[in-house]
Amino acid sequence: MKIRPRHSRPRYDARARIAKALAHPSRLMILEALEDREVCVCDLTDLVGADQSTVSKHLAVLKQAGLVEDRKDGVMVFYKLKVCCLQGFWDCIETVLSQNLKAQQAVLR
Amino acid sequence: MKIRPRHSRPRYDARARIAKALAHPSRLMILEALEDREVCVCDLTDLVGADQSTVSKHLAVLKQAGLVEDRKDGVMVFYKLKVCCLQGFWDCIETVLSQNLKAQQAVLR
DNA sequence: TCGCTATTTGGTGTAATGGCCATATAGCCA
DNA sequence: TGGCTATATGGCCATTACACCAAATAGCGA
Repeated sequence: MKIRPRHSRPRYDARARIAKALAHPSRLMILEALEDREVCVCDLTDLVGADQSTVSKHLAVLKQAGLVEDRKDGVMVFYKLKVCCLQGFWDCIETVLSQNLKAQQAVLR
Repeated sequence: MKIRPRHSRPRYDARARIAKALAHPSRLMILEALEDREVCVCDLTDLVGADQSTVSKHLAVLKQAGLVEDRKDGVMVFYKLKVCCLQGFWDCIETVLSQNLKAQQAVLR
């Protein structure tokens, strides 16, 4: 049966660009940390435990995707969430993970 | 200020694995098509417009992530969604996109 | 101004991703 | 069985992603 895409190709590309920004453990960790409050790069670097330049690049990815925004304060830069819709994303991911876990346990039995 | 990760490193890795599976335009297109009904590989191949082997590999990625499952029927293989939590994901992505659009329009003005 | 700190940017090596082609596998039917 | 169709897999190549180091940039305080 012939299936038509619901949206245009560029639309899927745009969606994928956002999804890609969400697809790295360090970036997930960062986003979660920004859930409560804005945080400076130095603290995020400690949190992630990677090179500071690496973290800076992850932040650039998140910013480029429109997920976070930054604010300079003197020498320091603070990042905060720009969107408030991430809960749906977390819920989705966690649901999949727990379902996968359940499936795996079923296999073992 | 010292920030503690809320979860373990492997937990973030696991989350990122799921997110990665969602981070490709063809796979997003496929997931959306599977929203309503199960679909065979041949129809998905038409839909995506890539080589059949390419689509097969995308499906393997989705399956590996636990997002879809397959059912053989004779020569054909039908895929369907294994999770029902994707709406939260779509909403999140679309919210970000529309917000980005709004921001862009504000710049032009 | 000088030096110190916070951050970003550029360079480079390496690994992962994704595309297609060719091939393997498997069911179905004559 | 032989041939056709549907799907998966292996190989290869080009591109992208990501890690670290080194260097550039910028604010601040002595």
